Amino acid sequence: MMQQPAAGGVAPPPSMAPDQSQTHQYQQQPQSQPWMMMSQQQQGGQPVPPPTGWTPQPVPPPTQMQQYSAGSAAAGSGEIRSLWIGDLQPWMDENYLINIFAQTGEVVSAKVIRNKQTALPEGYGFIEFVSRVAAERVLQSYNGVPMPNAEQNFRLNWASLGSGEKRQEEGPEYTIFVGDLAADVSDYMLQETFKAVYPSIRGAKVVTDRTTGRSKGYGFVRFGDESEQIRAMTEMNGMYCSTRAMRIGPASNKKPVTGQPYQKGHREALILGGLELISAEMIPL
DNA sequence: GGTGAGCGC
Repeated sequence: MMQQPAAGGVAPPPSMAPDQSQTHQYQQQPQSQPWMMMSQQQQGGQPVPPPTGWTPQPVPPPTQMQQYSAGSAAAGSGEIRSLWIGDLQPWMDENYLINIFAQTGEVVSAKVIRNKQTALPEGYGFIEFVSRVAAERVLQSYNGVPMPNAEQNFRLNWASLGSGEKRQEEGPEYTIFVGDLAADVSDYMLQETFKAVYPSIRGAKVVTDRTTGRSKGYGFVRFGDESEQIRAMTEMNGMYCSTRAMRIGPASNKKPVTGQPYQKGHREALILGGLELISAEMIPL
């Protein structure tokens, strides 16, 4: 559309931080490996004021990119080049996102979704890259690692819903619930804990409080193989992840057994003549 | 202690 985030420019610091703002030291994003921890002191158990000192580092000048609109799926090729990003704090704007990924040299645009009436951020956004491979690289390297200036991890995924091609693996998924997680356990850590033993692992997610970014102490691990799910429930129960023994149980399925997420729209067109017995929303896309 | 998840405002 029209957004033109000051590329390489300076993000106007959100000047709403009350008093503790000057104690924040400026920090930059990870240079090489994103999972270098950047601990930041803030936090007394309530909503943290936005850090005033997000310093956009000198980024490579916007080349030819950045004037495209953050469209959905790629125009010509049809390939998905955008990532969905969730768990955004209100102060994490387009500049913040752009500056993080600018170092890849492959980011096209970033967009934070805001409420139409209140103009408040909805907590998620989209980042478009020059190619699907570029997006995939970012997805692999950034997902689940700490975000700059925040005590939470990147939550990234393919921007796929409604765009046809979703990164659907193959077939159903089998999920377990993992409780008693230590506070420092990340998605990545959780996944790595299982990966060595259960090759069919599809992913792991630590549930966080979106307002604080902190772990709620439990999460989920998904497998492609049901037998591995079953095994994991007994074999991994009581095993340590970080500093604490995990407690594992069955997960109530968020998704249908097919592994397909619920869709917004129904597929009326799929109802063939005489088959109205089947409700449209029961048909997996 | 507990069962995520949010897709273009």
